[in-house]
Amino acid sequence: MNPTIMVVEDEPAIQELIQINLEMGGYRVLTHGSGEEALAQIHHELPDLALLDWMLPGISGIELAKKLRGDSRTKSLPIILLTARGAEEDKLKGLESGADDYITKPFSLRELEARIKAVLRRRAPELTRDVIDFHGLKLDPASHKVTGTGKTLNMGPTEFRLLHFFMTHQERVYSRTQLLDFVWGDHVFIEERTVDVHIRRLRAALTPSKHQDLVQTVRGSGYRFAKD
Amino acid sequence: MNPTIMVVEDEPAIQELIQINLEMGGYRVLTHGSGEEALAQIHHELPDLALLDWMLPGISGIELAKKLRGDSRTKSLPIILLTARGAEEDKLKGLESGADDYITKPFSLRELEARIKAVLRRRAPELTRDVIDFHGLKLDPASHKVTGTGKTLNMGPTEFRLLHFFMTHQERVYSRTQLLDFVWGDHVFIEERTVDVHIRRLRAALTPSKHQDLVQTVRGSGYRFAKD
DNA sequence: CAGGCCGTCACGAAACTGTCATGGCGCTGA
DNA sequence: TCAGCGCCATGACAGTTTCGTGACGGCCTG
Repeated sequence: MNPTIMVVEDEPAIQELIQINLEMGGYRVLTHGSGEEALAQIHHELPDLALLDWMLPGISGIELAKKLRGDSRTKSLPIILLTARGAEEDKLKGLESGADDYITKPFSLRELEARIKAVLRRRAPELTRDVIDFHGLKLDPASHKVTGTGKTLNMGPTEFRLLHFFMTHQERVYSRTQLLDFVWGDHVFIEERTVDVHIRRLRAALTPSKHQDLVQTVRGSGYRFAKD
Repeated sequence: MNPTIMVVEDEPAIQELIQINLEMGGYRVLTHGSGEEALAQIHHELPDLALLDWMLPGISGIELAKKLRGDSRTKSLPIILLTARGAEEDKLKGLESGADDYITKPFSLRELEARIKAVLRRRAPELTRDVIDFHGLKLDPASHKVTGTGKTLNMGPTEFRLLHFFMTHQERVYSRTQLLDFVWGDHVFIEERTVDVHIRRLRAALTPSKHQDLVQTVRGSGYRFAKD
């Protein structure tokens, strides 16, 4: 259950180079030679990050990026663009694109991996598939289980997502509106106070292992997941 | 309590892209498709920073920036311009119009966030989310926590805002009226003496870690946050 | 149809806020 | 030096806001 990265690159040598390297880094890699192919694939399965070459036959990387940004299903998909240095750089100017980051060729594989890691951490830290452990409270995204000091803790799906979000975004206050956006999804029409109820249910679920105090109320601001 | 950023951009895809990303970064975002719309909004509520597209239907970003600089109410509003052009003369025009910074498209979201942070730090230090440390007294705006020499210090929302203001404006005397303006907000109808009470509550909150003397009375003038 | 989950509501508890009265303290001028 | 004055600290208090909690009906699934 490692993060899936979609690589769109027409030159086979570079494609393979990137693929092998990312797979060694523990990522799952889907490679495509053209934008059309990539779009078809995305309908089938949504990757966690897209790595697009700027120069592609058919749909260019920029166009592909804009297409992805336009679709509500892929609008928050992290995108990294591979661009060539020099003349192409000027062409890029004046074009609007929603890439999260750019990498100019030639690039080192170490740089590539560092940027991927950074973008993933910034855009979707909850995608990390590792077990999260915080003061004895463990959450396993893969098996969808939560344990506290050995005990299995039961909770509903919403509470699980809420806890998952909190554990990947610790030590920071989130307003009820933000929590609705991030945990329930964008623009859902739900009462803000409903968050309170799920906070209570989450606390109740954490009580058997005495972890309920990790979910803290910040009066006038929202909630926070932190130790003391 | 998070910084509010007004985004004026006519292309929906970019608008949404920026909005989503800034919201994930913890900002509150108000989006507008035209300068006229934005001006109307500003009469209603003053944002903490304006992000203006250069090319807009109707009033252009530059004109809007000049207008904002002209009005005393918005004179000190930090402005960042989004421009698609790379020519030097446009950079000059942009800076002449009073913008604090400009970003040329295409830009990475990382760059956008970095610039916003930089501008805020320069123009409105109390809005940045960096941890502030002053002689062992630490205030973390992101987690909304205050600790003194390790100890967690509890205080009400108003005291937190007051301390936040003091820590970002050290070594300077502020009158009660000024404090009301900056901490409580413009146009509040509150007794000046009320400030005294909150000063006392703040001192009480800082006492467990012996930091209460940082809040000093300047007889006849107001209060000051400083070391001895 | 039962059970689990979800969103909403209403009520009470708790925290916070602004104001006031009182008393202490420092400054000033005789 | 000391009285008087003005400014500030303090404690109390009531009104308001915010939050926690229990309950309930609806929905979906098995």
